[in-house]
Amino acid sequence: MPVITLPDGSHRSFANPVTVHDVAADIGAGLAKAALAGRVNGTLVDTSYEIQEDAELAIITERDEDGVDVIRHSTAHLLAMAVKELFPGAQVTIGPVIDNGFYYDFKYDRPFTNEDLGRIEKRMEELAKQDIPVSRSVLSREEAVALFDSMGEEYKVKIIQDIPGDEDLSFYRQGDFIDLCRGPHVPSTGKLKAFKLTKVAGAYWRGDTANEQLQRVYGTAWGSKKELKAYLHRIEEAEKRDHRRIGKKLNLFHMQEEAPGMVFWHPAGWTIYQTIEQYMRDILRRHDYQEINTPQVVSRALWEQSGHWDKFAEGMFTTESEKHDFAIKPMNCPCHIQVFNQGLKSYKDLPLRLAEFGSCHRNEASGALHGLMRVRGFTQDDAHIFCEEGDIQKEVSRFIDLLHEVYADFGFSKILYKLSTRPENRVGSDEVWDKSEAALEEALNRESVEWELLPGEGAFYGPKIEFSLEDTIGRVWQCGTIQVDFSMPGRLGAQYVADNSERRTPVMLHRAVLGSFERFIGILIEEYEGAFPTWLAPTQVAVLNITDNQAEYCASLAKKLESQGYRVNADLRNEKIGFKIREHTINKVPYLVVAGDKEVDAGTVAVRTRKGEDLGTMTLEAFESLLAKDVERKGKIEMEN
RNA sequence: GCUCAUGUAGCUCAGUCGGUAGAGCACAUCCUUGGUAAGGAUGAGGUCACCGGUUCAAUUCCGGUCAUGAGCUCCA
Repeated sequence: MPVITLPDGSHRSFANPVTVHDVAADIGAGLAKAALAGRVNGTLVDTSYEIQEDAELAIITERDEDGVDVIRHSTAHLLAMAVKELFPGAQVTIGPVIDNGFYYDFKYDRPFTNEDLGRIEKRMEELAKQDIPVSRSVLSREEAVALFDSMGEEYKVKIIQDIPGDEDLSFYRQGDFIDLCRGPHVPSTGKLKAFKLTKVAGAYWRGDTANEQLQRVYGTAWGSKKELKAYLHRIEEAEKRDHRRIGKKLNLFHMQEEAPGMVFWHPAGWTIYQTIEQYMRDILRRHDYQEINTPQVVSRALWEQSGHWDKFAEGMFTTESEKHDFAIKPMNCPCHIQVFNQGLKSYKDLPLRLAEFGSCHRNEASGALHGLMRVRGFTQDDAHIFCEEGDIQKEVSRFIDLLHEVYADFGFSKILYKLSTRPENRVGSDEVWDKSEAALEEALNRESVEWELLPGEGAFYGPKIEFSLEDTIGRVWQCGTIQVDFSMPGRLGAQYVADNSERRTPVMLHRAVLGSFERFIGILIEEYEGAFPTWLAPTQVAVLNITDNQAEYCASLAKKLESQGYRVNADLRNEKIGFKIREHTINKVPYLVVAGDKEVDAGTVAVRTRKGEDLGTMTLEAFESLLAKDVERKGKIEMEN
């Protein structure tokens, strides 16, 4: 006599055990039709799951996040079914749900083409329309191995052999297709109405490059056609923001094959870069850092001492001079310790905060390179804080404050925090780890922010916090980090004299706010879609004359603004005003200042923004004060008064 | 680094089933002096990524290299 408690707190009693579907039908025919799965006492189950005893039950539909995941998972099965029909030689492997969709890896003797993709998708649509029932069954391990052996599915056999012995092996069958799967799945293929295959790519069996390559088919699936359409639209929007496209269009930078993974900054892009660097310099000064600069090419001996030569030799660019090996620095910390080591330090010198806009090079795998986001030559806004153990929490708190200030100035209001703690392989005593993990946690809690714990994800030399930004279209970028390091200062002989005149090894905190300038600017280009806030815009004001008559007036306006420190382009070309407006608007110049005979006579300017707003006619002084306010605001999100 | 795809004018892209190529925009010159998102005419511009092979002939077919893109792997 199960009593079912629904999410709204209401109860329903049944005389006999009931399935999730029965309960849904008892509530209403519409719900029965919409039911994709159920959550019984917190566990997701199929609609065919039979409830024997009193239980809490939620009916899962396409409106639940879990429901969409079930749809995605079932769509992956539908994909596998279609592939097995069209390409009987293909073997199935795994087909998990991912963000916004799913994929399925197949073993096949050739890569799938885009034409294949179209055929597969068409077949999937047909199979969905047939509304084939999906049924679950449980098999013993021996039966399962025998079944997949007989089907020639070697990978499934391997998967089964890896599942711990005490678990049930559940199988889902739809038509002739059967797959090993934990489930749950939709009750029939007709529930799958909004999906699209997006791409094919290679992937390795179990993600290991040593293993054979599989054919991975990616797809997206949603609860409704409308959501699918919205998703495809979002993808298009993201493509429009692509920093490589915009960088080319706005003439910010370029890359070329003679220097793969390295950036050629053009005047406009370098203006942005320099504005950010000078801004960061000012922030560092106000937060008691000292800027230094260290060599790019450093002897192998130092990298051996630091341990990098052993671990990352492949990733370093090396060079040779007079039979000595050198490496172009992949990071700044060993050099910063060299600066620390010059002259005997006292505890009174700590915390010592050494910052560098450090140019680093790493020989990233060619396939990993991606515009500004993943490069081989980059500059970090790097700093190392040398302090005593007891200072960690305070220094981390100070750093988080600095980081908040910077991110707010760029207009990022949503920040995600992750604390990574001790991994299995590590240096340092548990006592020291306890203390520093607690210090990081305390620092996060003092900020009253929500943070995520990643146990075991810390570096071998210490725990860390990672800071990620969420951009306007919901993508997350990890930028900032602060990492405790118990290892390197000792390895490289850093010491200070403590208050009891004992020599001690300082703790070092590695930290960065932006990460690399290259990547951060890439993120900004996409965030602003090329329309940089005025303080960063390469050209802040375009001054346009209507006819040659106003050329002199416009040139003098431009000169006045330039003398105030603004970046101005006087466009005195013999073109129609509409043409010039269009061009500067497309180039995302924040302010267009137009002067015709009327403005010359009145000594005023007509101001228009790149958004097409007409700010009217005003004196140059009025425009300057408007401009000053806008620059002052930086990228902060405008507050409505 | 691996798999697949791509590489044609400054940019975006057509095209050549093997006979050395075309558009739009941009650029140059001239005309036009026009009040808020494209005025007109004329012109210049390409070793078809690079290196080999097949062929009477290769930008086109084949092989290799490099770069780019997607994904995988990696990310101190």
